[in-house]
Amino acid sequence: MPWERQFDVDEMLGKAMSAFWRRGYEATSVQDLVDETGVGRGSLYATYPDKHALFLAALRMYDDRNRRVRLVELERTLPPRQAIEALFQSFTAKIKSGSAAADGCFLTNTALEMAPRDPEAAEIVGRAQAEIEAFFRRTVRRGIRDGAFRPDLDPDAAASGLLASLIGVTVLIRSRPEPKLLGRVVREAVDRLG
Amino acid sequence: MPWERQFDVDEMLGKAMSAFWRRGYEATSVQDLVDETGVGRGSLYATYPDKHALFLAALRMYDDRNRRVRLVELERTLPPRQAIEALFQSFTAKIKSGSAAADGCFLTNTALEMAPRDPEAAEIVGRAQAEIEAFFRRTVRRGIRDGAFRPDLDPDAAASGLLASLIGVTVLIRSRPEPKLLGRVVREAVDRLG
DNA sequence: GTTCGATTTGACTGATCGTTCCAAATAGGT
DNA sequence: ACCTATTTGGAACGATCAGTCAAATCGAAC
Repeated sequence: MPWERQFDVDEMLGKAMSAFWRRGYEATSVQDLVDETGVGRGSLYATYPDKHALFLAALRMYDDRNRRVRLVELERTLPPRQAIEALFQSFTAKIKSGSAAADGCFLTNTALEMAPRDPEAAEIVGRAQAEIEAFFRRTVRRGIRDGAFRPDLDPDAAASGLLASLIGVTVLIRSRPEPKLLGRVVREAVDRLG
Repeated sequence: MPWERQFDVDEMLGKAMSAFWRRGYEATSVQDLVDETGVGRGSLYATYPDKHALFLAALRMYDDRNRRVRLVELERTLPPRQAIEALFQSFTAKIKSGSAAADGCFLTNTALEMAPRDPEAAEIVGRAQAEIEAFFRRTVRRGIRDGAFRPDLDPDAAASGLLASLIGVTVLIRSRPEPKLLGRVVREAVDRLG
């Protein structure tokens, strides 16, 4: 076997992920991907059969490297209230007043652009949302158990509500990146846990 | 003036609105618009200078015909709790179990796809979101005043929180159109008002 | 009934799309 | 140093993109 692959697949995929994350699927051309990854057309198509497969791989990478790892880490290291608050703040923290719109959440972006017409993307997004909801449910239960949250809280309802609020934050980040608004939303979401 | 315009501009714009609403800006080609509006290419370009201007006109039509009149009507005819609940349900009501993903909210869809790179779209979306927030704020105040809501509610925080929840609902509708989930989110949002 | 002129139509443009293909470049095994 | 399997980047493909335009169309005016 002479000559191994010259580029790191994960590194290339990470750059493709950033491109799709920022601009979405339709607005990102293969030429954009070539320019931004530094990997030639032929090599891209030798690694993934087409643009759509590359997109799904990038989405899976985001889901695995950002969403899943983040949830595991928060749940493992922080008490309930701080874990939930930190998840929200992981999106809002880097927004400065007057800064340009951030990229928000690749999964939320994909939920709107692709999910209705792409079953594979919808599956990844739907499962990720369900796992975030489950994270909220477990964490709310834990908070009730150790007295941090109101004892009359319904964990299922609270978890669904927090999921919707979190998604709302990831949309607002893109359309109205105002620290005061985002801070108010985060505080309200956490405060209603008691 | 010989020969008046053969098509109704509002009717054409309404069909264009549906197309952009369902598929977004990038995924809707001018050919799609010709096919779905029944209006020829030349006539489209005789009415609007380009695809982008047509998109903005469709977005403004949605904002004026759906969002604005809905808010006015709800605020005028319903008591606070019912007004807020009805706004949420105006999105979730038509979702049946197992039905295909709905179109959600054209403004939310645009917030993610266009706002970060289109100042004109961002302006329309941002103002609409601010007016929804103001509707929530006024309605929460009204509910506190006549005893329907908890008196210790902070109207600003509650309004921002409800906006985020509503946006979350319009995203979930597209990615996980499950009546039980959506119903839980709506109930949780309204219940936290007291 | 003929003329007038705004509107409609659909063929056409150059650019760009995703994808294919291939000749040149490369480096490990011999 | 020479193979040779593999990668590489860019040329080239047909399709489709947004946008243009001249010829056809039809109601109104005379």
